[in-house]
Amino acid sequence: MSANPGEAPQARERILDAAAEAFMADGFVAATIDDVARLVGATKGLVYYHFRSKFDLLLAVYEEAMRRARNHVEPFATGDADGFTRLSAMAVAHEHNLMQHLAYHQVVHQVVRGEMSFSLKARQREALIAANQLRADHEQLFRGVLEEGIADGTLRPVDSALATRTLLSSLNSVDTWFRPRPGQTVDELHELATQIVDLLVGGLAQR
Amino acid sequence: MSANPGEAPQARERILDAAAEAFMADGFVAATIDDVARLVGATKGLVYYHFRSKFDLLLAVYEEAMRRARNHVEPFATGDADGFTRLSAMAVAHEHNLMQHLAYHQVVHQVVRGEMSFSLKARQREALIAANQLRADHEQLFRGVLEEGIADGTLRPVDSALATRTLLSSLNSVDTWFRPRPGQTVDELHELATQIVDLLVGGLAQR
DNA sequence: GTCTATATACTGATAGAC
DNA sequence: GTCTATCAGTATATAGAC
Repeated sequence: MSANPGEAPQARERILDAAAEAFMADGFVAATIDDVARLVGATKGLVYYHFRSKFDLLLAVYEEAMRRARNHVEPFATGDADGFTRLSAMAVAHEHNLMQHLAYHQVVHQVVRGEMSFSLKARQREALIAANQLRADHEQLFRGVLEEGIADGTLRPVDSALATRTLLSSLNSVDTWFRPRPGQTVDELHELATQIVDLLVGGLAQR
Repeated sequence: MSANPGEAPQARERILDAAAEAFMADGFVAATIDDVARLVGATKGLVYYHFRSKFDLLLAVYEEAMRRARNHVEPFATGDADGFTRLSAMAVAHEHNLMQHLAYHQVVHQVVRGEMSFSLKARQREALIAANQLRADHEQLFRGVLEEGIADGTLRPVDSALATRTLLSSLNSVDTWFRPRPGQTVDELHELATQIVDLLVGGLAQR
């Protein structure tokens, strides 16, 4: 997707990463454009050259986060495996991606929780609605597989709307307590994601 | 606990409720003291007469929320029932309480996620640490029963620390999507809480 | 107890130099 | 493209009237 593979990240990407970090650390409202610029190693002028407003910056982070989430999860949604197996694989992929891009997903979480509801201009409101559609599509992907699992008998006959929302919000809630440790390998993250998905899909109760 | 049962709520309580609502609606940082005062039907002066600062107001909401959570859940932690049964009852009580005092718990969530990390005075930092201890105690209450359930064989032999954190953050994450409907009865809330706990404790997988 | 100023400080956004 | 002012708006907190 990047136009310059292997080269140093361009200004826009570096600003995006800095914004995600700043918004995670202090929250979108409290974080300042000066904070973002300082993390980039530049000044406000650069940020406002690449993004029209603080809100545009938030949306760009949000969209990048959802694009990554979709790309990680989608490949596991289809195939010959049963519903339980595919749903579990999707959940692990979702969780693993969340852990690897924690700052981006913390920002998504803030947008979803609506903790930045100041007055929006028409253009911004439209963009927000479009971005929220990405999240709705993501949820629909999970719900479809969950219902296939109920149909093929590998999942319990639960309320699929409630179960999907509970599963996804539970998976996302790890951003409350998970913080990457220095030197933590990709395999270790995958193992942790697998344990969490096992708890959420397989439950706590003895069978 | 109130010094005037049956009487009209005193100023302090009304300010606390208003603050919880304002902080939920706009987030702690974006919400203004003027917003809180407007919800009370008064002006800033009243708020600052009862609370030294905006942060003190936040802490008071947080402490009240945790006090209620403990009072709701604690009675179900002990007794003759097996670990699975007691843990489920605690989880339902926790969830039910959260739904009934959604604004207060959204504020707790904001504090836990640390989205208000501006410079704190020594007195405020101490108070925050003390308040966080209330949350740690609450988690410990769950973890103890969860381990008893593993010991008596009614729960799977999972990592109790991870399972407790996953369970509680999952229970708390309903504040992302749950909004009370007008006219929704206490029984309906209890039924919804029971369904969610069944999904989280009993899992999705067919047995 | 409650309200009306007001001081003080900070931040998003813009204009213009280089 | 990037930086240096700088403006305009807003919010916390206080002082003092009633």
